[in-house]
Amino acid sequence: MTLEKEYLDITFLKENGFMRRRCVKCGKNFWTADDREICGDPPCGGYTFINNSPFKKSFELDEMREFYLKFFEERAHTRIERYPVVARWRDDIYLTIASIADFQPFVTAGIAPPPANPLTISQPCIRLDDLDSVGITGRHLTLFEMMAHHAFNFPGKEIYWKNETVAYCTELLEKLGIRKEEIVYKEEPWAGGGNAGPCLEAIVSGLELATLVFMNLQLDDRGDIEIKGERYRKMDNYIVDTGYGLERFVWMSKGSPTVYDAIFGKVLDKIFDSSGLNYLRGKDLRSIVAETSKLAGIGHSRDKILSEISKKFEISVEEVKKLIEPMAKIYSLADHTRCLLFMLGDGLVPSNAGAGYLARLIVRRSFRIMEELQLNLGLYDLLDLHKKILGFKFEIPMETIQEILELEKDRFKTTISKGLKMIERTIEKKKRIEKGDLIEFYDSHGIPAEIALRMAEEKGVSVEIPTDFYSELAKKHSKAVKEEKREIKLSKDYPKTKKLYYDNPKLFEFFAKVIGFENGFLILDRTAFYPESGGQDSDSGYIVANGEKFKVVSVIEVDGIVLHKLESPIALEGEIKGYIDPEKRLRHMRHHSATHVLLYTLQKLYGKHIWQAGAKKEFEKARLDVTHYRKFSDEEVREIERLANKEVFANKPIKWFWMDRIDAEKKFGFRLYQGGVPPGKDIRIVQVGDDVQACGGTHCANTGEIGVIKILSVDSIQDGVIRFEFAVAESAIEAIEKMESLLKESSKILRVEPQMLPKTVERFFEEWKEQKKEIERLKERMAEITGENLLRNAEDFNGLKVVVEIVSADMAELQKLGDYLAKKRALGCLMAPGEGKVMVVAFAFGNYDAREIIKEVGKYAKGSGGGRKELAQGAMEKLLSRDELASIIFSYLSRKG
RNA sequence: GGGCUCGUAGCUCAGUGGUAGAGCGCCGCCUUCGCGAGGCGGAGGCCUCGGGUUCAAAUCCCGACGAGUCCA
Repeated sequence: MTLEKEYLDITFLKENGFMRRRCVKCGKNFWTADDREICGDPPCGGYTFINNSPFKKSFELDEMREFYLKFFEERAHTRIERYPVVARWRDDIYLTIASIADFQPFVTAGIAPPPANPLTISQPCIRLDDLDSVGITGRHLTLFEMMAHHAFNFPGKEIYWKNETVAYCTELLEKLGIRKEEIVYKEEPWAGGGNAGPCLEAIVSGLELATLVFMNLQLDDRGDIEIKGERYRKMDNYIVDTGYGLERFVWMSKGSPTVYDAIFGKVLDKIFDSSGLNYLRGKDLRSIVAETSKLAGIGHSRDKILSEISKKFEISVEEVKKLIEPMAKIYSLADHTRCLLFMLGDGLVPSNAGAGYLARLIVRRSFRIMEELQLNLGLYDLLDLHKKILGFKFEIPMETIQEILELEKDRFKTTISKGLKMIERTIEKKKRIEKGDLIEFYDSHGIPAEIALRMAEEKGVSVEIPTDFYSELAKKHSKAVKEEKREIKLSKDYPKTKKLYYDNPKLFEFFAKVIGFENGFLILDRTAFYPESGGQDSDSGYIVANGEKFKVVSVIEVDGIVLHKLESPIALEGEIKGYIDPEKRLRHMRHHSATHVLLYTLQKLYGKHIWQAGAKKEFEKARLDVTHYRKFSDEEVREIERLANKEVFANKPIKWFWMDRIDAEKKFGFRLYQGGVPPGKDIRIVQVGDDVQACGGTHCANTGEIGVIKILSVDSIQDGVIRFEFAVAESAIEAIEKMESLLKESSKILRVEPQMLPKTVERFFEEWKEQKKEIERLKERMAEITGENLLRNAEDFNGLKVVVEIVSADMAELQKLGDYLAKKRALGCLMAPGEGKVMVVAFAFGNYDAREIIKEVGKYAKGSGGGRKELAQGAMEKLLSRDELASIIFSYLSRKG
């Protein structure tokens, strides 16, 4: 089955003179009220709006946004505030990529109700997929606002569907001055994020202004509809998912050469002013840029665009490049800085891994462009300017953003200067740079090929970036295959387990009924056993059935059903009584509440960019990973510890309650989801003092029960993520005792008071180093003395001094001895019995080779060795006598001649 | 989350199995009225840590810790 007929019941189109046509160029279906034969969507048509806007008037961003939202408000939609560009409520994407992403997965799946229905929103979205096209094509942006209206329809309760959606779109465009004959609705099946459905693209003057998606399918292997190679089936609910490109509307309303000229006016002014490139804003160049946008809009390659421009304006390709490339850089910078403002403003912390890397990527690209343009202003200045123009509010204060950018700049500088040195060394060593070097410079050391190139040229080494550079790079990264998580599948449907610990976390005994037994897991109708979740370890304890005791070793949860793993799996039946290990549970509870306190303290001290990046609560200690842009000093850690404990000593109440998801989000914001997003319409809220989070864990009744928080260690686990390990109450005492005994043990060994340890250890270390050197000197001296003696007893072989002896010495002494004898132009071999083996050193001079001598001795004494010509060392199994050794060497010498 | 690179003197780094090195910096002497430069000499190393292979490991293998970087 296909989606073909899904478009036929849109009666609005037919009633308003739209007819379905098949594009003679691309063969796709589209609807038009005109008599055109081609769809007009690139590559079937080009932009016709540049310097020729079909709009009645021109709009700025805020005017257009307001116009749109008001239009839908007047048509019974509720206006919703934008969501952050960092998609904290999603675990499958880092950034908000579309307005519908705000409502996935729970609203679209029908689990949670939408915040309003129908609704309208202008959602800033970030897409980095086409990063390389930004600035060049005239239309690509890393951040754009997706204006949208959404309607969530459920069986028996329809808000509106296809007809109304197309009618709204048509009316909106007409209100802006666009005649309906100018609108093309192109059919294009849409799929993404596990959903799919028919879709109409609204195209005006060759530019796609809006996408109207009718989401009514979901991924299903057994589904009967195939789209882009995947199978889907119909959903019960169906959703109107529209996306109107705010920036494109403004662009078209102005008819400017590029979208950047339309929306970044003042920022571009500033960049031009400080780059000395103002001449690029002349009339001639503007028409060249406009032509570039048009050509890029049709989908031409970069080379093709350059040659076309060169032909049309009668200037060389080189000349075209010289004009267009700096323009592209300026446009990109204007775009990147706006994207950064949203990323950092919404609390993303730059990092070398994870979501933060996306911020660093944009930061570094921006720095590079600024360097290439030789701008005399800071990155922060541009972000600040964007902020003033936009008038948006951000969670993170500009001072923090400025600090982050300063740190990033330092880091970038270090990376580049280290890289340059490395390139210099490579050139010095190899006198050239190969493809493999370029790849390693970039992939392992962050030096872009262009910079390596420039550097090499300065050194007089010519290098070319191989054409397959980026594909080679991609190859290196393409092998990772993800392992599927093994999930426990239950054979039957069970009712969700009633969780007794939610109401009373100090319930340690309970009665329940056995309702199933699978794979060694016992399933009950209700339980007080806490399953491992939210970073809190599971409970243990035992279950008594028919007077027999069964140990519970671990507890997990699958789809709301709690599974109890028994030590000796036996299928129990009937009524049972459960006993929770109270010690373990209490420790988990205290660690969990303390985690909330610590996180709250950090946010209070440092700001909203501090976000939980992971947590674990165990028996002995707890762990909290948070995002922060620099390391904490020892003093800061002490301050954090002090303040966190203040919260403990204040003995503030801890409360938990259930709340409607949407209401909770409205009241507390997304910072609720520090520990992840729980499913369901209602979510459990835990309030620890002034901290509020969505949390399913067990908690103390008040902060006082935490007792005391002792921070054990603070490490950076990656750039931008700091890990705190801490212990609480009795586990804190244990941790302190442990440290104390380490101190006591150490001071006992050194026989000093613990407070004298640092001084004493330092003294010992210094003395140890001194003595090591002294021993070295003495061994040297001893070798000389022993060597002199041995020389006196040397045998003579045709005028050669031959020294053979069994001595007592270690390897280092033997070597020094051998070295001395070789220098004195003696030849021979020394043996010294050691632990389990016999150490041997051979020495020679002139044309004789010590390595040959030691091999020769090895034949008789069972061993091997090697080294330099003058000195060889090795080990043997057998200790020979002095005479045996001498005869081996003599016979070797006579063979040598 | 995955890949790659790197941990050696205070700093920047050589050293790919056989006696731990260079440049800069530091200290002393010579030279100078003094400084700088230059010359001569010297101090300064748990070669990140823990295992393994080997007669022998800074060097090869495994692991931990730390730093950097790219990709998703």
